[in-house]
Amino acid sequence: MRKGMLEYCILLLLRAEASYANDIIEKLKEAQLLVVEGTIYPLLTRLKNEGLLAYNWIESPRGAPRKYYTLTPKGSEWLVGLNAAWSELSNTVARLKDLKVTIPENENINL
Amino acid sequence: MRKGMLEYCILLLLRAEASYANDIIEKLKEAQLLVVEGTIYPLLTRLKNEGLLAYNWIESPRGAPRKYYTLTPKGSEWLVGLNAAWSELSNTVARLKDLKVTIPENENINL
DNA sequence: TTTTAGTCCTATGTATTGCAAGGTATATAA
DNA sequence: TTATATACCTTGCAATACATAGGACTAAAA
Repeated sequence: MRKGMLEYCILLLLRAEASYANDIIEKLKEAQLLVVEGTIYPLLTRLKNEGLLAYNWIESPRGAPRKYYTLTPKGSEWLVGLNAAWSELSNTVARLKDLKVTIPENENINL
Repeated sequence: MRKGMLEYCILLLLRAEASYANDIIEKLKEAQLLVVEGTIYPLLTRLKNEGLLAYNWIESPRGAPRKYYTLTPKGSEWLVGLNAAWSELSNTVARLKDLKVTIPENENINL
């Protein structure tokens, strides 16, 4: 079910604060979404190639420097669209959850 | 983004009312979710084979009889799990949307 | 100088999802 | 009897998303 949500969640994250890969993994973990390196690096690269993200090299207190990703203007626009899609999906589910049960579930079932 | 949501939406639908394929397509359309035959028949068959759905043959006012699908007890249990997963996902997104913007988005971007 | 920790990356594989296209069967209407 | 409308189904494709596994580079610590 979470399929396809990762991109949205990452853009939401980056809207709030520039972050590098391990950062993002940690923050998503806090938000109850488990991701691993092998998932996130290709995704960040893809989003950068599509022009939705850009990055700054920033020194690490230890080891290799970090790529801090931020939203580009195009990324911000794209996020607006994703927000709309998410709202629509939420509404769809809400509507379906609110349907009244009209017929008992256990009559005349043929397996 | 809607990927993987279809199963959930169909189970929600069937919880409320037994339905056959074209019925389901129509109701999902009303709920703003477009689906076509080639998508739904394999899915219904899969869910039946997994024991989540069962069906009754019911005469059609015209043409071939219809398979009215209903949730099995196992399907109802499964739906409980999906509801939980959906709640968690909603919470995750809500949390990420509520993050405060802490750093401007347009400084020092290297493409 | 070697080890360790942190950071980046790619290639490949797996699984799934949803769709397009084509096919079969039933029943009524012309 | 043929045509039409309704209903079911299967096969195979395309996309994609995520994970696994491996590798390489940098800098500080031992």
